[in-house]
Amino acid sequence: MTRATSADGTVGKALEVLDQVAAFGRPVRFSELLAASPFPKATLYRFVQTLTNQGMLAFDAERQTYGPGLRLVRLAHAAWEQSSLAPVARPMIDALSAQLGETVHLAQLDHGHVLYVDKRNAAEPIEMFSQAGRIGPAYCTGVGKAMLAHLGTDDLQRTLAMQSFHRFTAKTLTTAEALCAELEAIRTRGHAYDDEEHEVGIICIAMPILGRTGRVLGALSVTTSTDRNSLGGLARLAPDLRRTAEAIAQEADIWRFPEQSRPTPTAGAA
Amino acid sequence: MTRATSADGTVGKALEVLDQVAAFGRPVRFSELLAASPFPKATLYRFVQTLTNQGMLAFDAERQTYGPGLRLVRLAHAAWEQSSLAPVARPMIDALSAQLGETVHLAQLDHGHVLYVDKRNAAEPIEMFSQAGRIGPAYCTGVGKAMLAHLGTDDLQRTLAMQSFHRFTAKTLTTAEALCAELEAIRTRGHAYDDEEHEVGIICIAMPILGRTGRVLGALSVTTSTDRNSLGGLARLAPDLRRTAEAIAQEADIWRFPEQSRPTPTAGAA
DNA sequence: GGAAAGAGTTCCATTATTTGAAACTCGGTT
DNA sequence: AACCGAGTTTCAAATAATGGAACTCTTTCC
Repeated sequence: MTRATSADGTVGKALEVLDQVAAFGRPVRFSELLAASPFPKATLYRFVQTLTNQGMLAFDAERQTYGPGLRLVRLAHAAWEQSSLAPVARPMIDALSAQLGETVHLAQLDHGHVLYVDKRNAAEPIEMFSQAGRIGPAYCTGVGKAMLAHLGTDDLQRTLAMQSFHRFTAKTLTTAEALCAELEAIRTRGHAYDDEEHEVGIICIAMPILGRTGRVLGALSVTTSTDRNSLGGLARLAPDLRRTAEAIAQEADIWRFPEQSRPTPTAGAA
Repeated sequence: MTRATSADGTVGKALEVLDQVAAFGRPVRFSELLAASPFPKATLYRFVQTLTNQGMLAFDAERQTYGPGLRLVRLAHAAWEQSSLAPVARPMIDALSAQLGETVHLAQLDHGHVLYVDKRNAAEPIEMFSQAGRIGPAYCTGVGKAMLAHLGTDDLQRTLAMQSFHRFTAKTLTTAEALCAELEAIRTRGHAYDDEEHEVGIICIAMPILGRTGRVLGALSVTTSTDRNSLGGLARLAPDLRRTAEAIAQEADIWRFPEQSRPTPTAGAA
């Protein structure tokens, strides 16, 4: 199907290699990569060389291993600032977190997965990339379901096809049918819950962030544990969450049109 | 010269385009990109298509503009965790920041520039990609000079060639000669200062982080303002900084060898 | 209303790049 | 001394990239 695999020629293949290295999650030898790769030895070798050359991979000479390169960090900085909701939403997320004293997540959809782009943890002091850039499943997280619920039919179909439906807990929804019923309920209710579907003892309430035209921009959530709170307790936060989500959406709309088309600049000077 | 430009074939060219988009720092139209690009229209068009397809660029349909894509954030998360000093240095940076109550930076060299990989701001609560991933000049920052001072001759020559030597303040060193003399002093002294060379009123003390073999791993710095402190005052922090830098270097060495080569696994079971 | 300009997109023969099987190197075994 | 595995290089064939030019819209201008 519409797999973005080798449809994109050499560049697509090279990026596939990059993903593989990142997916290992640890320094990886060329031979390990080769074993996991669809490419023949010489081809893979050239890709790895090129990517290392370019700083997209980092080669550890002592250990003879590869890892994702620091050039990615530089590029991601730009991506996070320009293409994510995080800079726009920052003040609202700050305020919400301060007000509620609970952990707040901001997430967007990326290739069928939940991509966390920001986080506020009321208690702990600081977290950095360890949170932003992290990915999670869409079908069993509050933010994921909140976003799926407001996707168009085509997008939804494509995204559902990317879900693994792995059972994390007894409460995980493990079929597209069950999930779709839940999404219907979420649409009606206006917000989503995660009732220990991803991790036992962890619950959350999540609100979609929708653009003017109803397009899904992202979602935000307040997470807590069953020790400290219940779904019923979280439900009371819905109005605050909704207000915050709407404020973010509005701000995002404003940000998207900074450059008004000047009407008829009659005489054009330098 | 050893420019990693089109030596890397199609993949290198595509990544060049990616850099360009990121460098704009704002949503950019195809035609703007074209004007700034060495590639002919059809070629650039194909690159942009491919990269967008791959999630390395994000296309804003409403505004008809491109920006760096969220896939980069996902990849950078892995890069930051696996290939930067940040995870290893985190506890030491936390401790130093708490102890001194001042802003602490952790940086590494990337393609001749200072790449900040972590930061602790004693006062403000949290910063994310907004700091990690940021780049700065090497020739006029404390961390930059600390790292340059311990580079091998070849690496140093190559890195010097990448400096712009732009004059930011009256105190900026604007020639390779002046910088080299300073680097000599830094080697002798063991640490570097930034005496308002990058920004008026901002000073810092920086310590290189060196591996066992003397290789430059990164640098860390304590930054303050001339209002609150002086170079003389910062000098007193040198021992603390050195201790922290050495602790990080040691930890990094340990981390680099988790996988001992098992000697002679005689019988190989599954 | 229609010509003209501009931005974005597609075409396609030419050309340069990628491809990958095989051969080679190098360190360490047996 | 032969062997082995990991990494590296080679080179002719196959494939994908290239870019000038033509095309389609939309917008602007008279």
